[in-house]
Amino acid sequence: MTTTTPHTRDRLLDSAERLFAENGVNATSLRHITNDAEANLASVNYHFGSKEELFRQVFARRIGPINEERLRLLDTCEAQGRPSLECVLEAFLAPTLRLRSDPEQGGEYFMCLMGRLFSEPTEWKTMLMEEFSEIFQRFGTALQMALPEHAPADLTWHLFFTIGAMAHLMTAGDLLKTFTQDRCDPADVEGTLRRLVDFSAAGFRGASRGESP
Amino acid sequence: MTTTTPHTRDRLLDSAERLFAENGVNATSLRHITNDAEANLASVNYHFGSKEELFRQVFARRIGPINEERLRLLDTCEAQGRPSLECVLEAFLAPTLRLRSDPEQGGEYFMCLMGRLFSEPTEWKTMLMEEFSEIFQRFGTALQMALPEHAPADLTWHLFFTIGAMAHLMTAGDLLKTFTQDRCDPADVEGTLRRLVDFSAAGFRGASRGESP
DNA sequence: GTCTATATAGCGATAGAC
DNA sequence: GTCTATCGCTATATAGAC
Repeated sequence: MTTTTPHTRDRLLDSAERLFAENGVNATSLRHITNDAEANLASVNYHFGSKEELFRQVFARRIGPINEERLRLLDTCEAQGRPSLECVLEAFLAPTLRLRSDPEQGGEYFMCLMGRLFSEPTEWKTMLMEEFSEIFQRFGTALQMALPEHAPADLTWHLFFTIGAMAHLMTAGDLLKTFTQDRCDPADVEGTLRRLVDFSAAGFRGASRGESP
Repeated sequence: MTTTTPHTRDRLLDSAERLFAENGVNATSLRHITNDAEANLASVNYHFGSKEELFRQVFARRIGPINEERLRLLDTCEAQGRPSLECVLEAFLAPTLRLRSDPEQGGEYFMCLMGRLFSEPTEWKTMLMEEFSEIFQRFGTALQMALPEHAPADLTWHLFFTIGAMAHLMTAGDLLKTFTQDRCDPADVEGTLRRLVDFSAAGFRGASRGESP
């Protein structure tokens, strides 16, 4: 299969992904997108029907493969008996943090966009949660296997804190780099991943209250 | 001093704060705000000159007292020699998390609004950072006193992760409650605070690499 | 200080020619 | 599938009466 110039539909998705990430969904007009994609204003409605449907498809084409990768990595953790906490956390965190160095999958643009959905007030947050529910189910079980004596509620709280740290890296990592004058740089993806896995694992292990749910 | 009906200017600030938090800054029009405040559309421009200046003042009237409270609590930690890690973390986290039960200071509306600024793409993020730079300076020093053998870069990374978890609580705490069918409820402010302090403290202590910066 | 009315611009969406 | 032209609406901001 030879590579040709992407069709209008794909150029629209790429431009929308980048502009939504850089400026926000509401702040990005269809005119910005079609100008950037060198397409006609009417092409968005022809290909997607509405701005909302365009956004849904920007999101949908990336999130599936990311969550499949999460489950694949989790399967690897569980292949040899009880999974280690670090392995489970890495399986959860790596597929999104590694987006930063994977332009083929939307790179930092999609990463930033996804991170911001957690704090959006609108219906977009619901979209994210629908895609996440199976993931939470599976990782909740895996965490319980890795830390069998911890209370389920503790695991939920700690996973929530971990997701917060992950989302902050996804949306505000550039701020950390600027603020520390490059001494802390999230562009070192594997180093950042290990730091977050180690921090969270210590938090999970050290902060449990051991109470029943 | 007796309490009277708030003046238009204050009603505008209150309505803007709530609507900005609930629906986002860009998505909230001056018409929404003036309708909610039972004021005239032109009153925003009379009192503030522009929507941007209105937002700046919504933010400015709350952030000062919050950061003063942070420094006051930090002074208490440091009053008797080397501060404990937990005390420093609580001094940083408590003033924002406690907003949830303090309607006098904007309550969950302002809390949610502030949390979202971390992931906003625009100039608003810069505003937040300007207010934060003294805070980071002071808490960075305090953390180094609490954990003298830890590398400064480690402390920076770990504070960044902690801020991410805090921001996630501020913006998506309702999601945790819904998703767990009320088993985890951020409305229990002091319980939530202790959980986050314990989790972060364990992360700080357990995840340090002990390298030089 | 508060009102009505409006200026000016940008928005999403669509009709209809090609 | 892609284009031009435009509809109908909403936005921020302002002018000027009261």
